[in-house]
Amino acid sequence: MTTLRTPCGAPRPVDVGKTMTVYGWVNRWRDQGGLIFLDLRDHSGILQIVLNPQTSPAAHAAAHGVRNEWVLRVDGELRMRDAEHVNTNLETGEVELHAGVCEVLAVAKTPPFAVNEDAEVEEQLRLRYRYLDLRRPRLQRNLRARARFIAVIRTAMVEQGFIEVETPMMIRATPEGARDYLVPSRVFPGSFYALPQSPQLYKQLSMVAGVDRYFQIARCMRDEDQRADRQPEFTQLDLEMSFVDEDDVFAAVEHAISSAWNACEFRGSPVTTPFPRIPWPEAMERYGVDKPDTRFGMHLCDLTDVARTSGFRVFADAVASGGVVKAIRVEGGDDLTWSEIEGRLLDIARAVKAKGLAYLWKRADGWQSGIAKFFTADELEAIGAATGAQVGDCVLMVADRSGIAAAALGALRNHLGRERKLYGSERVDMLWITNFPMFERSEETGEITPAHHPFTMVNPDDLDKLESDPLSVRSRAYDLVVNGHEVASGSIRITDPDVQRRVFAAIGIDREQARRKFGFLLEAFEYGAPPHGGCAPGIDRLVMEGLGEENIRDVIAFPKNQQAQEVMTDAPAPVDESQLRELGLALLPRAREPQ
RNA sequence: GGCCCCGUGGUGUAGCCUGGCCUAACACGCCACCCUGUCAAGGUGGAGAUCGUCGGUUCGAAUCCGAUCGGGGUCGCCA
Repeated sequence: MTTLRTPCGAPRPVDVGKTMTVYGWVNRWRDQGGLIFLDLRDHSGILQIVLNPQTSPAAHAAAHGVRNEWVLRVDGELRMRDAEHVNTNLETGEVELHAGVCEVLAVAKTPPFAVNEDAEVEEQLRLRYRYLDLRRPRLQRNLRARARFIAVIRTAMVEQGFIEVETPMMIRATPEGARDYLVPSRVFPGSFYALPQSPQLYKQLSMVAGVDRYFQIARCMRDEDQRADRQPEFTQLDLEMSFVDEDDVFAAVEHAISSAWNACEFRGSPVTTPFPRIPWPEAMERYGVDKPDTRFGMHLCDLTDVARTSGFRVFADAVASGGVVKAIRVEGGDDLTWSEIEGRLLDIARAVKAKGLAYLWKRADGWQSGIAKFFTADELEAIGAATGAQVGDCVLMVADRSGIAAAALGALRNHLGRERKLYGSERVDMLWITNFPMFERSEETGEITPAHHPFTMVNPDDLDKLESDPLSVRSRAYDLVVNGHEVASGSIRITDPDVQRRVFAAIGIDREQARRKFGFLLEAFEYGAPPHGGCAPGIDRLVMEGLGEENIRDVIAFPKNQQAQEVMTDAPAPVDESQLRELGLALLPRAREPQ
């Protein structure tokens, strides 16, 4: 069958006169009573088939009654179209296949939505009939782009001396991090495997094993709530390297990603290396977030000094209680209305716990807004100078704890940048964020937790502060950011068992707990561990960014919905009582109730 | 768990704010017939939605109110 097959998108004028066989789906049909025209589609493109009742009555008869999405085999002779009948919208538009034989291989019901175009359809329906959605042009493109992206990455990794190592999918549950998906053991009732949140520990152990350069296109599973860029299972280019520092990891990742990005002609390509690096403190200072979108300016400014002594109580009090006042200047923000600011923009600020949002318009006749009267002329002057505001601009200000003020303005900045179209859709900014802090304090519990993970190497200059002032300790962790989205994170790892124990101690894991949870790793490090580090770029997010897709589900063949259900097969689903019994499991009464 | 948005023939929308003219409109699709150069084919005719569900207000509800279900976005969460 395949040896004689010609892809629908292949025929060209040079093939005219050839006899060929094409297979595909009916994209459109035009039955003129006499002549019938069929547009036949496969993965490669679309070819017009002509059925003539005079010259091929049997084929014509077979094609009569054919409908969209029917599957056909057509034998025929390729002919040139007359000049006036050329269709410039088709790659094959200069030729057409005159059918000698037309065989219906499969009929199709009228699909629940149009397969031959990319019209918007409710996502629930698309997911339920995913095989039809995938047949449509956009997801076909995405599927193929993703495959190519991965193929080029794999080649680039191998060329750089990495070897692909497969790590287990059923592993020991780790207490830290995201919620695990669990797999019950039949042999050991009451014991469970976990699906990997990442192959982190195995790839580090592979370094101890002398692999030197490990990589894997690895599936990772995390049982957390979904987002537009998060799926319960996702794919990472997981990599780890021995005897390296940050520069080596960056170079390897940059080569792999830029090669694949450019080969796929993703937006903004060709991207060039090296990617810029921004230290974490600078990102927070200038952008308010640890994943800055650098495609536009609107940097955060600090007004704390002006606010401290101002007559505006909200500001002065905030500073007096240890807070800060930060601002962004919205160029041409004169068109922002009071109700927009108090509505949508305030909602954005409040979403990250900011208490309020202050604003001043700079107009030709001076500063305007309800709060302008609380400031002296000098103070307004100072605000203008600090923000660089010009006539026609608007200044948005948040007074709060440092982290909240930065987060609120960072969120507003992202929102305004997108809404006011401050960058072109083809622009791509890839950059590294470096110098992350080693720890952060949990908002809820007040406990100190690792900012990245507990195997991240401490910046050697800060080693002596590990016990005395852990929150000031910097790590050797880094993130890769594309257009304001985190697409990778990694670090140089701890390989000194003593440092590892001190880090565990800082986050409240004592020797005994460490031995119990990560004893195998600590033990491994006692047998000659090479210094190593790595990174794990998210394939789904990179492809998403490259294609300009706004949802991760559109770059995954069979994704899950926000409730982590796969609606086509209806997973998850209850299992037989006998299966549970075999695993030594019983459901709590609450779980038995109909959902 | 919080907040926001959406739910009207097969698909996508309009109508909803300001209840009655809605016996629910439009486009695409679907069905039948006509048509020998169409390609977003064209022409003629036709079928198809009690407006997510339940309850309330009203003489009267797609429209107002409440609850609930489903979907999406987001905060929390994601070492």
